[in-house]
Amino acid sequence: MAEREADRSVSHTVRAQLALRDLVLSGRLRPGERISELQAVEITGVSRTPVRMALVRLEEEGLLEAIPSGGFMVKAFSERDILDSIELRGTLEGLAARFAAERGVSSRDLEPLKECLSEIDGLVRQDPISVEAFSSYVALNARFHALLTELSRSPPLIRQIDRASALPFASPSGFVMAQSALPEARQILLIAQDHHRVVVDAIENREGARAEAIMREHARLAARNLRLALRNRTHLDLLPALALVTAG
Amino acid sequence: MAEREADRSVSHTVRAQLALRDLVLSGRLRPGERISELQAVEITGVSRTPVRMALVRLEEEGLLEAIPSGGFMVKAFSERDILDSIELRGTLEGLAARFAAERGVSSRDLEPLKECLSEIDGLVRQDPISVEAFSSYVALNARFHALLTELSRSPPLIRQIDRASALPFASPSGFVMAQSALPEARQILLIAQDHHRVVVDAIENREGARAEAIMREHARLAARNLRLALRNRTHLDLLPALALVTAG
DNA sequence: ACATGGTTCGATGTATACATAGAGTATTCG
DNA sequence: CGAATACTCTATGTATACATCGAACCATGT
Repeated sequence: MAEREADRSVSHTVRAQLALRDLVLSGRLRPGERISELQAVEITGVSRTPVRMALVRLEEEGLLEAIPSGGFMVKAFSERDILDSIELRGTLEGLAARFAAERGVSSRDLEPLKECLSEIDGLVRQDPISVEAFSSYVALNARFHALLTELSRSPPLIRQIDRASALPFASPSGFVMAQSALPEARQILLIAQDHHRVVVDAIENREGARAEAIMREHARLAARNLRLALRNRTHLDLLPALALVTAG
Repeated sequence: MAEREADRSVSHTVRAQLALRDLVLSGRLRPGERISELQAVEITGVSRTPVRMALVRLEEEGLLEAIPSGGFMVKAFSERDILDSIELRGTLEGLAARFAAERGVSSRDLEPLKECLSEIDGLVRQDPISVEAFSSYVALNARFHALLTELSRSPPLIRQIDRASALPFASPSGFVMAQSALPEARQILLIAQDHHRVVVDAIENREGARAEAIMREHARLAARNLRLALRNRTHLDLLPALALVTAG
């Protein structure tokens, strides 16, 4: 009921987009599998027009691939694709950090960043870290990265970072939950948090090169997490989207 | 007539997209101006459905901006936006060059790059450089950059570079024609060609950091060209798209 | 004169009917 | 028995009719 009410507030297009994205990311569709409009109509309950819009938007998001003869299929990713997407995201965030450092930010702008840092500190203090704390970390980490990106004050760059982070693999918090089951979990989070602290310090002192370098390295933590998760396949259920990863 | 024939081979959606893009880039629409679907229908001659698709695609291209209440308007760019877009493109091409260098490329892969270099050499040898030569340079330069991007062998990165270069401002050859009227023109082209040569050399010798740095610096030539073009507004007619640039 | 309300117009969002192209299958001929 | 061709069926591409939301403008009341 409440769901129907909430649904009515957003357009059919958005509803279809969310439903189809969840469907793809749940791994219930195999990579390369065609997703027909009629099929999508049945799933989402809206007509072909908004379904079509949703499919186009999911293609630009990178989750679907256009079939030359028409229509869309679920995109397949190699491990290398994902590692490259992470390096790409790190490079863009590095550029954002450098812009912030070079252009200077007011202490007022840095305040929410530092608040984020403190809150994360509170989470990683516990040992071992609870599953709830991991969830909170994911949210706070996403917030930190979003705030950092904003500091660049560059709409074109912010736009590109958003697009690069749209794929759940490439997003800053993509593999945090997957690592929650690993023994090294807390260690990795402590290192990540140190990166956060260093980049704020670098921006504050207008050290552009340092800010850029640390964000690049920071993204490589996600790459390490990915490799750990793929080697240690016991907790893959935490990341159903990895079903889209093929041998490649 | 021949145009009608050619038009029939592509979908109405693509036709509308091309027509509307030209319209926006010609500067006949002011930044911030709403572009209604019915208006677009009259211009393109196709019905609302493909027009709608074309508008969505032009939004992702970055030429249009969605209006919260629905519909699209022509996007406005500040000079800073364009400079940032160029820096962004340079950063991504730098990453592609580094990937190519680190991962290694066969001499067979480098062959078309070197051929491109030779052809450009032939063009910049003349002094002064003819307008036709500038046109040829634009084509060859685009080809060189495309080949270089491909060398990264990273589909996610190639995809992002294509998207970042979609805006004519940010594209590698965006300001070449604008500089054709400047006295420094030949000098700039010689420097650009030296960059091309250096990046190929760096990739060949697997010098990742050098390849990355030179591509970043290479993009800054475009930034210099932009500043020259904006200061020296006499030949702005060569780049009608600059009408989209607002004071900002 | 200004603010507030209502009404009207026009815009986009949505659904659906129709055209068409392509893929798959069955049938026929060599 | 295999291959080629024709046919059918289903998919997307397109056009259009209808619903709905928002904005602008006018009128009215304070």
